[in-house]
Amino acid sequence: MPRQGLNREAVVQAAADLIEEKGLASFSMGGLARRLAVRPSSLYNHVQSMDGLLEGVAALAIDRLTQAEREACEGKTGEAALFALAEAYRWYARAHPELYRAVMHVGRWGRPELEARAGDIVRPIMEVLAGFGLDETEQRHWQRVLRSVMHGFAAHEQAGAFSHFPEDRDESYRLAVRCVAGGLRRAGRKSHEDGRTDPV
Amino acid sequence: MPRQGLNREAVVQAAADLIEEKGLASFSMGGLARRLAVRPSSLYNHVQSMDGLLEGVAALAIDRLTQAEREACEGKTGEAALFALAEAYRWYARAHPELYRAVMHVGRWGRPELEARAGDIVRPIMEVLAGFGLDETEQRHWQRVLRSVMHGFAAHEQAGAFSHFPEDRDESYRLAVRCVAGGLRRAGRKSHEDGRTDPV
DNA sequence: CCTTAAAAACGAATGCTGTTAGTTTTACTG
DNA sequence: CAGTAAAACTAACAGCATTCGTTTTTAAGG
Repeated sequence: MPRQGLNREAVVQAAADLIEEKGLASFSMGGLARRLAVRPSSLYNHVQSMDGLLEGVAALAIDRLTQAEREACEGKTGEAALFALAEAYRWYARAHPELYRAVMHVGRWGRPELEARAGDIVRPIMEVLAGFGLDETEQRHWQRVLRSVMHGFAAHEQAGAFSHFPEDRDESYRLAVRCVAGGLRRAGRKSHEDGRTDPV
Repeated sequence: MPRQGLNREAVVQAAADLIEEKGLASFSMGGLARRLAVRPSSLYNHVQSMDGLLEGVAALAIDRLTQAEREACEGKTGEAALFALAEAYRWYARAHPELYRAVMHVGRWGRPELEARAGDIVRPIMEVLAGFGLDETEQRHWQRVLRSVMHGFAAHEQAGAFSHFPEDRDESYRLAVRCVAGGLRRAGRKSHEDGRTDPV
């Protein structure tokens, strides 16, 4: 029984690969152990439990998703940045459906590791929204709106729930993002007017 | 072993109750059998498999959700109907989180029973959107937008993903629905103008 | 180079899980 | 009352996550 040179990072990485290949639903410690040429019990030297492992996978997926978002927005501002962010989000969810599924699958209530990543999820979005001239509170509300639209669309699309009608889904998504962009533009104008202390 | 008078409907109903109580994640055939005072294998006289059972639970949950939507919209049109629908949707997702979870959990690809319910989900939404003066294609796109917003918000809220900031979630939701309402209003106006064959 | 101790793999076992097959009991129909 | 179909049963299987105690391997210190 030669050592496999495993550590937590390698196990999480292998789990992510396996999930991406075979799907989150059929993931098991036994299957992962088989792939790593190790007995299932050996995995517990590197990981506290299956839930803990999936937590790590979710964190990894969040990292990649947010990086894709940041790269897409690089050098852009305003609506261009908004559309780039939204496109990157949907692209990731479609390119890595099972990994994206893992992100939303693990509840965030009281999991320290994921609680920390919450900031990573929010940050690129808040940076994009910063270009619309809203105050902090409004930005936080709109951040929720945008995340709702992006995840809601991705989830429905993945579940096959948008196949009832033949209309092009790309166009539906653009329409949704345009809708948010319009709302943001108007909110920004309004916020700017209200901010004037001495209107002409 | 006296007969329990079980049938598919009773089993599905009991499964829904159990899921609502203990959560979808911890649901099991053994647990359901225990509640029904029956051996696990006996359930297979009424249900093809656990997946088939969960499919039935999802169908049941869809029925209740759409009924809540219809009741909320009764007698309303336009934006009033839109807000009522959106409120009813979120209310149901919060009042029956585990049942709502079951709806989105089962993939819809090639499941006849749920494919049939897809129409039930879409219908009340399309009726509400009918009041905005869009053509059929636009209505189908906006239906996807609205469903994305509603589910995306419900899913994030349920996962605890909107707790990062203290801002009131009710207000975020109203903002999101207002955003869709504004988009719909403008799309309706535009559609009406385009429809004129002889503009003044 | 040898010793020591920690880390990592292991085998075995526990109590779950969904599901199938074959058998027995129940309830209805002629 | 006899026969039949449905519904319950028992037993079994393979797989699951996880824990315990043991054995092996590696790395560090003297």
